[in-house]
Amino acid sequence: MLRTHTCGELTKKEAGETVELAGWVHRRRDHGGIIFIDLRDRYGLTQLTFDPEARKEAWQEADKLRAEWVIKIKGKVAARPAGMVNKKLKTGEIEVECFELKILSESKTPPFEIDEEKAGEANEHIRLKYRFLDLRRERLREILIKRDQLMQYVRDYFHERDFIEIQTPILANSSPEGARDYLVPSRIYPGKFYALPQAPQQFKQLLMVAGFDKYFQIAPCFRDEDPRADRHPGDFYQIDMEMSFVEQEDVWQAVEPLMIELTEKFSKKKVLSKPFPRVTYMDSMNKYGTDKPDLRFGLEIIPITNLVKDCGFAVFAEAIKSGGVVHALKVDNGAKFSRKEIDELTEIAKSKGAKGLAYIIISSKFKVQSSKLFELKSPIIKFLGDKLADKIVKEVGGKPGDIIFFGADSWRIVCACLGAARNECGARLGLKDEKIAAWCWIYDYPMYDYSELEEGKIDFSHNPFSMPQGGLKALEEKNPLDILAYQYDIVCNGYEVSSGAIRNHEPDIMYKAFEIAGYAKEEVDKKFGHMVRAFEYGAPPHGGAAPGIDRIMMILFDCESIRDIYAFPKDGQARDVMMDSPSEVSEKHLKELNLKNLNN
RNA sequence: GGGGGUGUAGCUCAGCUGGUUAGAGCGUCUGCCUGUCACGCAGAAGGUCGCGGGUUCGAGCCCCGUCACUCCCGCCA
Repeated sequence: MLRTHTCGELTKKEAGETVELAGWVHRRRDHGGIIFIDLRDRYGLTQLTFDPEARKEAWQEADKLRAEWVIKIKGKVAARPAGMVNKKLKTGEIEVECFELKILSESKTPPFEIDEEKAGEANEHIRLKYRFLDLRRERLREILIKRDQLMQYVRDYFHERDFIEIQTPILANSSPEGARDYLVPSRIYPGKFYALPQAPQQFKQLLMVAGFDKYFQIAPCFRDEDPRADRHPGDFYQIDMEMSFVEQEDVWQAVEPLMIELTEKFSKKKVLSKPFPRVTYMDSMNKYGTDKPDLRFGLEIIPITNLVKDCGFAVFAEAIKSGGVVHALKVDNGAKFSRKEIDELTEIAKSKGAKGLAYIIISSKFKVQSSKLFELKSPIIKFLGDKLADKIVKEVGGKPGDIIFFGADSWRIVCACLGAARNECGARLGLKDEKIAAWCWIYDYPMYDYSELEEGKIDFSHNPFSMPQGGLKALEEKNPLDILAYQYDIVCNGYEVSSGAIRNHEPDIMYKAFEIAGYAKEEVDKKFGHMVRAFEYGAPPHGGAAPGIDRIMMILFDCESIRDIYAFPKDGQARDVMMDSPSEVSEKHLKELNLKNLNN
């Protein structure tokens, strides 16, 4: 061993001992005589001193040191003189008086400073290119250490409850989850491809059929979609779990305590409500405009379609006449938004498909002479009329100082644009309390929805393997759009953390469910034959969930980017700028894989 | 696939209405300094203003093109 201790462990107790340390030169403070070196390793910082009078040779060597050089020293632990204890350091009550110094490795001047504040400022591209340097930072190092602890906690949690972790294949088949697959060409079977699994969904269900009634896995998932701040491109990890002989409630009881414990053990956030609030999909869409609501704040959306259906404002009337709705978003204390802010909110609504964002400001000053309670300011009052405007204010519970936004369009667009506006208002009004984790369940998802690609076509709204509520009977008798699925999500602070479902384990119901979505029996057999076949041999009722462990950590550790919680993340364009991947491969390689013609 | 923003020293950024030799902080290097801990002090080096073209007496600044970086939407649980 090149060291007797780490840089994070020496205290007054070791004073007088001779120790050996090794690590990186974090900082050098040369006083002409005495030289101070902050030596850094994974465990912390220890101050070294080199005294020219005590040890000339070591001091001369120390004079050469520069940032990020790797050294090994031998010295004596000394309690720091009174008044010179550094309370910011774990090892701040001691220093090591060095009498030997060996330079193990020199370093070029780093492209950015390995310093919490300064490295954080540097351009992310250059930090990703030198990720091995950025990881020397305390913050990123701590995240990786916490990540390890959190994963261990998850494993212990499930093991204590009789779950077993089973690894499923990485080379699998193209799956119906909806995202684009990563394909891997087969060398042995020209023209055929493996796909990297978007989730171990099918494997875990087959494990249920095999009798492993409680399964979990911290599973890599692969989806070829464009990155976002909260979506890592390529690979990400789920706490994939599945149970047999359970109903929806049982899965919830198995997962909810884990989310609470992780929050309380790994963050300083307070779980807003225990047990988690349960919100149906429809309620969530109507009240929050999204199925991943941020419940740290209220600002609920209120439907006013009936109130305004015969009004003189053409935008409202027309929207309703063509089958749409009008919803209102009352924002407490929103009257203080500037014209510019309202314009920005309008732009956000427009990006979600709205044509505009009508509003009424309830001025905080009373109109003394008038019979009316408040003064309303709005470009649309002249169309609505004072009476109706007052009625709307009353309906949504508006008070002086509030602003009311309106969405008038198809239900879907109204939800999307007011949901986005709600979210932005919450942020602007400082309602997103970082100390709170507002977890909730969203459930009763519709089984089907209109396809977004093909007019009038019906498609699965979620994962096709969910059990429809009401079973075969519902599929046969109900309007498909009215059928709900045993499908649920876990949401925290506006992020979707998990989806899950009670699965469809009956072949008859599966064929029927697929038939409604336009799949012929032959097609189902071809794509999901292995699933149907398995279910024909005694399938237990089963269900599960798959919380995204990366998202959870991002929320709990307050990371702005999901990249922060990976050791070696891809960048915003799905590249690894350090390894320069993806990259070209040799002609020979392509030939072997029968992909040669693609290179022409 | 679409939209916005940015590009000036190793890093972060300033640079006014187009006007002489393009600046600051940090870092780097040199010298001084024995108690600092983001040490201090003095000095120095470091620039194809992303690239190409245009307008102009004159372009870091204006125009066109292009490339790169970045965020958002579409897409995606």
